[in-house]
Amino acid sequence: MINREDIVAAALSLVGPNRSISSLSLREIARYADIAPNSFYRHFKNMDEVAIAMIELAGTSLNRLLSEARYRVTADKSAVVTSIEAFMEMLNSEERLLHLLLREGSVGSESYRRAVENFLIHFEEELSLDLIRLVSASGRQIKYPHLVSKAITRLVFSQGGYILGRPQNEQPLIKENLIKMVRMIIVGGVQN
Amino acid sequence: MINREDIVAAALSLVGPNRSISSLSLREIARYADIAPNSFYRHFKNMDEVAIAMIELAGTSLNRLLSEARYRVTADKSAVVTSIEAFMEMLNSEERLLHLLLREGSVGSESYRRAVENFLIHFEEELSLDLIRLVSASGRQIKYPHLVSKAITRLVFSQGGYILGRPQNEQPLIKENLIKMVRMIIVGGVQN
DNA sequence: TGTACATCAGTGAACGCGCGTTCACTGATGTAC
DNA sequence: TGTACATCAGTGAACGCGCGTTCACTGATGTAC
Repeated sequence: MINREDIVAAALSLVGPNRSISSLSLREIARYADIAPNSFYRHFKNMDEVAIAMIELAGTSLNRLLSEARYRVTADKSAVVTSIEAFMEMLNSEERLLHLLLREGSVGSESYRRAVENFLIHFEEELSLDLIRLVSASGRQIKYPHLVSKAITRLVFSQGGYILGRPQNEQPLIKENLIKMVRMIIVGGVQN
Repeated sequence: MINREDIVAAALSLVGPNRSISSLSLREIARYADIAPNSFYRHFKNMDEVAIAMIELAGTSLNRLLSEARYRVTADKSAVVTSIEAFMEMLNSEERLLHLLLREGSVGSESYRRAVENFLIHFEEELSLDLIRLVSASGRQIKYPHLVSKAITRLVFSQGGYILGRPQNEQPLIKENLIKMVRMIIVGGVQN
């Protein structure tokens, strides 16, 4: 007996750096989930519902991973470096989930795009709080925390989308540059 | 008598904020270009070739528009504001072309993605030169111009992808925020 | 100037295929009395 | 404890459709001699 999650899992197994959500067919997912094509309708109204369920699963998983990563930030290494390292690790281990959020967030149906946007906004809010804490700990102020956070988020996610599916040996350079860019944004956003 | 450009133009008419390149079919394009489906093969090997031709057309057009916009930058208004205003105008008038570069640049075939990436890199190089000029005119220095340029480009293009297809009344706020974010990056990138 | 040939953009007809969706049906599990 | 009924996840078979691609053919234009 199969449930919604199994179908979402099957769909997730089919996407990847070279396979986009929009190219998945209902029959293909059914085949992979080992059910008859028409059984699909017992669980979802259409493909769009699956796509949204996939995004929600990806969002939840990543939020969990990110909040774990947050605990790693300690005094002996900069918060920026630690966070970006955690992000790069995730890129390699959770390729499929990240693919959905980083690459396909701007194509597809209205409701699909909204689901991705919601995740990003939630992420930005968390980051914004982190930034306020981080900066005020050093006795300074941050004028538009939500904009600093937005700039960082969009930049990092855009670069993340680029990295996915690129050879591993390009990663150190990209990482280094990403760290520099994020620092620029923070420096520029902090009033001295 | 129809040529490659006509087919590309037909394909371009079919894409838009709610219609992605990957969902176009050969027959659909042929229908729109008013040729028989098999005539398509007289001009292109497959759909991927059309997609790449579309990107190249979009890239060329936008480069032209951008270099025109560059002339508008004068002393009576900040270069950042002028450029972003030009970009927002383009978003509204060249929706289809921008859709290709802003939204679909990270999905699709390897070669398609490379074509988009090439455009972005070219854009970043131009912007980098502008930045050096702009900053050195005020007697300061910019440490990593190509990184400042990359951060700005990716951020602006990511926001551009979001704006496409959003109602016009949201644009003023997004524009304002975008200007603030770009300034942060520049401030952060410039050594005092 | 005429003739023969090559090239090229186009065509209609046909192919096999995978697709989303509908139909009527099954058999297991839960629920009411 | 039994009986009747409802619900639910599943099925095989069939549908019509649009798709990419191939075939053999046409007729116009260019080229060689």
